[in-house]
Amino acid sequence: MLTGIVTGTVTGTGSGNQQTGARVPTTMADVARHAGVGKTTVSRVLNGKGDVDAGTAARVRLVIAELGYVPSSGAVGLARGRTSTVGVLVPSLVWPWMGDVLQGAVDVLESESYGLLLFTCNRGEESMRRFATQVSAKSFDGLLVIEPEGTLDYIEGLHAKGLPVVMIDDRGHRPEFPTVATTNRDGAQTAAEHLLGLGRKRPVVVQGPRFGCTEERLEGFCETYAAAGLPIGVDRVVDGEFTFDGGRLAIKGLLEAGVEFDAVFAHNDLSAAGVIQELRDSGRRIPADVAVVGFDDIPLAAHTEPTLTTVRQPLREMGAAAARMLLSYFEGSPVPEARLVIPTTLVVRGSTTT
Amino acid sequence: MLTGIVTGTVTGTGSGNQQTGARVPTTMADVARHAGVGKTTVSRVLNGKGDVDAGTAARVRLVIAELGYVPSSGAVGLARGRTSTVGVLVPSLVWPWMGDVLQGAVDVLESESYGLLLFTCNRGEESMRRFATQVSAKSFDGLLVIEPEGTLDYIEGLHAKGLPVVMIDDRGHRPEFPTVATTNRDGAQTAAEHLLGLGRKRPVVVQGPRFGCTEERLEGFCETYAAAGLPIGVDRVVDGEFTFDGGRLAIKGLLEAGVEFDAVFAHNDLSAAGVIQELRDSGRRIPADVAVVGFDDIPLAAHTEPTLTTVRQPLREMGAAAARMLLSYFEGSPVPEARLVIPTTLVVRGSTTT
DNA sequence: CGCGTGCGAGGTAACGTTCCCACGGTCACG
DNA sequence: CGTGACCGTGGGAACGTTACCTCGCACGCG
Repeated sequence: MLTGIVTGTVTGTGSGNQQTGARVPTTMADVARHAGVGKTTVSRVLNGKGDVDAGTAARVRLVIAELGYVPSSGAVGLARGRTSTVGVLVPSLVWPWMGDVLQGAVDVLESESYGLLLFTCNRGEESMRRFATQVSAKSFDGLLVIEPEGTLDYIEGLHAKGLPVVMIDDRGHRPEFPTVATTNRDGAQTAAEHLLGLGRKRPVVVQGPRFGCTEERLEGFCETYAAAGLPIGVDRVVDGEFTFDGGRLAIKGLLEAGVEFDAVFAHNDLSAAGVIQELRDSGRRIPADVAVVGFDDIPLAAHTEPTLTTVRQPLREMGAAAARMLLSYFEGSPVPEARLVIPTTLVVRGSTTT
Repeated sequence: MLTGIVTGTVTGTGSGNQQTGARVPTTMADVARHAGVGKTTVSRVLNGKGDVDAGTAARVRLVIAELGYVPSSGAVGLARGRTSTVGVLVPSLVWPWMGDVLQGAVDVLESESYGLLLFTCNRGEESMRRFATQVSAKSFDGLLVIEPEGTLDYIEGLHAKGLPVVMIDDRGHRPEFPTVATTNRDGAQTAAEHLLGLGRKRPVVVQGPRFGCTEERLEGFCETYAAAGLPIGVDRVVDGEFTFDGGRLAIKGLLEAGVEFDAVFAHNDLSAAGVIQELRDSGRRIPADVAVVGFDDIPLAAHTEPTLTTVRQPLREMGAAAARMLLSYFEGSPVPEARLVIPTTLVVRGSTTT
């Protein structure tokens, strides 16, 4: 009882705490000594493996509690060969929907006692190099990747080398490793059906950058209209760059070109908000003259004027599902489904109905 | 050269890679053997400590490069006693401004080769218990805390026990450990001066929950008006709960109570957006009849109708500054400033001027 | 010529776990 | 009564680093 114990329980009920400034953490050896057993037994009690006498186990547990002992994660990781930590690689944290995905993932990971090591690759080469170092340093057991802009090749290499990887929202179908995606095509189809049901026969599409998901959204939307006998000409598909101003300029261009339309399907909410803004500035009434549907359902969608009908992406669920896939991956299960698709839902608001 | 090397450089130029499925990582011993030196020398080359012959060092570096060797972070952490990782504890990731703060922190941490371990405490007791375990497990060297709702006492305990802690945006001044904050009082004062300059003499305030920052904003605003000979009565301060609907209801209540006003200062942008919505629904023109000023400058602020004049919080800078403080803390510098304040700036938009 | 000094470098003990193996003891069975 | 199985347990070797101590050697100085 001479060493000052500093690690305590959350409520601070541990009795072994000393007020010494220096941190002298309790080790397994301390526990073993106090309990009068070998460290192997302590380890067994902690991990529930092997047969330990009930009485001995109880005594050890008591000592652990009163010393406030917690195994050093570093040492455990070293000895066990895995870290109980997963890496998450994101392009940027400031995107409006990133927090949701992350929250979904962190919910699952924390409930399974996994840590979450966060990496960004927004500074290109430089940040990827740092990241590469970390992965080689084996500081995490698996990787969650969210929309890796141009780093997919490298990630694929990692996966080929044996690192468990799960990707969220791949922009260009890569079946090489497990993926969680959403129903881009079906979501767009739902949007089209909604607009068709409202009698809108002359839609335009404000699309995003030509990645996989945008392609799917475009196809789903156009095919549905085509199936209804209303094919959409290429002149009615314009680029909104996924930004507010992009959406705005896209509509401005259409108006100036004299294109007539009674509905707009924007590939994300931000550009949809720009669309709404430009339409209103030009004197169009929404939804009376033009109905607008977005994609994503970011918080902004509920606060535009009028509020935005949009295809909701189950972001948080996607993050959670990806985390679960990764964890089950660890347990040796050979990837139940290579591609998990979580359905979108249409959220109807004021931009299409009154 | 018998062991299959799997860890490679980012560009995959390493020559030692084998396609074996099993991961047999390169260790320092491998490097030492290939270079014909002891592992101590390899360690010295890696860390640049001690005197190593230039030729030997070059040879070792060459072997490291061609083997694609990267030290195991776990082992380094164990041996060195620190993990080169900082923990970040946030209440929730879905708050609109959380991503910005996090991005600021991650920018600094990654550039200093620190990892970032993310924790949330949104499930109260349960998540705090998990978090407590992690901190006791010494899985990180220091902690960044963002607005700990009710967990401040516990955090304070950790700090008292020697864990370096830096807090961001404390809601109730606690000078016990370093803090990064923003100029809530000055920001509110700027807002007041702006409105006074526009000739608005009868403002109301839609405040947030009664935390430190809200108090400051209220004081800064009211004092400025009082100093101009226009004291604000308590009946002109209502609660907006920091939410869209809260702001909306707050204004609704004022209108129904017959309170007359020509300006609104909302304590965050979300409630300001609700204020705008309700004012427009009630037929008021903004800013002609009522000018509105928010606080935060979240992305939404640029897209309300009209766009929202607001007090911009330097979120990303705050995250970055907090990370820098924590790192300098590690280097032994005894906390240069216990409280770093980063100034807000007023962003003037359409809700106050045309 | 002898001895101290300093540089370069290696051996080895930590760091705090887990895991394999071995070792006493008790019990059932032949 | 002897022997194998089995249960509970402990010792020690990993795991891959860092850090302390030591040691050989060449050199300069007295």
